[in-house]
Amino acid sequence: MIAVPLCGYTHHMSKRSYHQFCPLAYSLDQVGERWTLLLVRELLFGPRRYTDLLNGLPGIGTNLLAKRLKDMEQAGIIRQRLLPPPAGSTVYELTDRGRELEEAMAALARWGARYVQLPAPEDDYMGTIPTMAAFVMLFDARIAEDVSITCEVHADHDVFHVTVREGRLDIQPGAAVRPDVVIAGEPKAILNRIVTGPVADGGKFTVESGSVETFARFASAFHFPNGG
Amino acid sequence: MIAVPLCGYTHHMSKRSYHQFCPLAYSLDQVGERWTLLLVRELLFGPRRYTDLLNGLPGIGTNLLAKRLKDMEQAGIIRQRLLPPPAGSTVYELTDRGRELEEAMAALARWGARYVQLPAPEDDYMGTIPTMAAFVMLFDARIAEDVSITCEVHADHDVFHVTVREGRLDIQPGAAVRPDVVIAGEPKAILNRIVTGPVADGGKFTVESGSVETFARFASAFHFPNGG
DNA sequence: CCGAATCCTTATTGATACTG
DNA sequence: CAGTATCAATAAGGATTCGG
Repeated sequence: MIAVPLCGYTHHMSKRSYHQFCPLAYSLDQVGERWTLLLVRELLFGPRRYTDLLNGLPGIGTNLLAKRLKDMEQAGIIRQRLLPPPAGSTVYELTDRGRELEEAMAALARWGARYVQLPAPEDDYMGTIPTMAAFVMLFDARIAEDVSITCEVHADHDVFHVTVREGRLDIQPGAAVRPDVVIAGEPKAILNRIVTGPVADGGKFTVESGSVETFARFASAFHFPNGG
Repeated sequence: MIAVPLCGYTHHMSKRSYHQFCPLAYSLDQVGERWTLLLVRELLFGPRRYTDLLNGLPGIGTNLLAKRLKDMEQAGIIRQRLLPPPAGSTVYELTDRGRELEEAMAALARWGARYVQLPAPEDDYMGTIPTMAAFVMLFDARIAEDVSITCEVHADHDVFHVTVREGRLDIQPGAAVRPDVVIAGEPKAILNRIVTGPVADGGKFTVESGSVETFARFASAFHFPNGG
C-alpha cells in the first residue's frame, strides 16, 4: 500500500482543521491555535510592529510569530499596513472581524479571572498591554452605569487613560486632559487590585493624584471575582 | 555547553504555559489546548463514556483523548465517575467550573457562526451533540422572551427535545411529552437552517408534526447571522 | 466490547543564528 | 527592523496491543 496525498498540490498541506460543521469548531480552526488570541490582545489598542509583538509575547519565537501573522491575515482578522513616511515601518492591526473577537476573549478572561491563582507568580510576565486588555475584558457595563471617572494609568514606562462614562469604557494611549485620578505602579500590582477587589494584597501601586475613594469607585466598574 | 533540564524531576515536565499573569492567558493555559473545548461541548448534555467521546471527535486519537481527560480532571473542569451497577461503566462529566465555560464557548461560537462558510462541506463531520450544543450557544435570550415552544428533534438516531420559554432554553435527551413541533433530518441540515435562517438552502429536514410557522418562530430564538 | 497504554511517524514548537 | 533558516525537543495522529 502506498499512501496517496489527499490533494495534488505539494505546497504546504491544507491547514490542520477539526473538519466539523460546528460554529465552535470553526472558531477554533480560525483562532484556536497557540498564541493567536494573545496576538489579538496585543493589537487591541492600535497597530504594533513585528518587534513590539515579539517583545510582548515572551517565548513565541520569531518564526512562529511570522507564521501566525500570515495565518491571521489569511483568516481576515488582521492586516499588514505600511505606515506613511517618515515612520515607514510595517505594522499589524486588527480588522473589524478581528475586533469582533473581543466579546469571546472577554468571556474567556472572565472565566479565567474567577479561578486564576493569586498573587501573581514571581516569574510570570505582565506588561502594560495585557493590563489594559484586562480592563477591557473585565469591564461590567451594568455596574458602570453610575460611574463617570477618568483614570490615568502609569505602568512601567507607558501611560494610558481609561474613561468610564454612561456604562461605556474608552481606553486611549497617553495622558488624560483632566484625569479624576492618576495611579502608578507595576502592571501586576494594578491588575491584581482589579481582580482581587478592595482587599488587594498583591504588589504595590500608588494613587498619585485624586483620592483612593475615587479610584475604588472607578475599580468597581470591573469584575473582581475573587475579592467580593 | 550541556543542556540542563529546567527541573530536576524527570517525570513529565510541568505543562506548557504562557507564563503570563493575565486572565486571558490563564484561561488559555487551562482550556486552550487542542480538543479541550470540544470535549467540554461533548459533555454539555450529560456524562459520556470514553468511547462515546472518541466517536464524537473524529481524529483525536485514543492516547491524546486519555491525556486530555487527565489534564482536564487536573484542571477541575471534568470529573471521572463510576456508574453504579448494573451499568458499571466509567463516565466523564463536567464540574461546575467546567459548565461555567459555556458562556465563553457561546461567544466563540457566535463569532464563528457569523463567518462560517455555507453550505457545510461534504466531508465535514456533524453529530447530534454538536447540533444541540449549537442550539445552546446560538440562543438569544432577548429574542426568546416572546417565544414559548417545545421542539422535538430527531437527528440521526438520537432524539432530544428543546424548550424555549420565558427567555430560557432547556434541552433534554429523549422525546417530549407534548411537543409543539417535531422535526427530523440530518444534523447538518438542521444546524444549517439555524445558522442561515429562513432562507436555508442547505440539506433537507422535515417538519413531522406541527406547522412550519411554529418551527420558524422557534428557530427565531437563535441567531442566524448569515440569513437575515 | 470498553478503557486505556505503547509504539512509531509526522507536524508543530521554541530557541538561536543569520540575512536583506 | 523584519523577517528566514536551521535544528532539537515536544505534541499530535494513527495503528496496534493489552488487561478487564
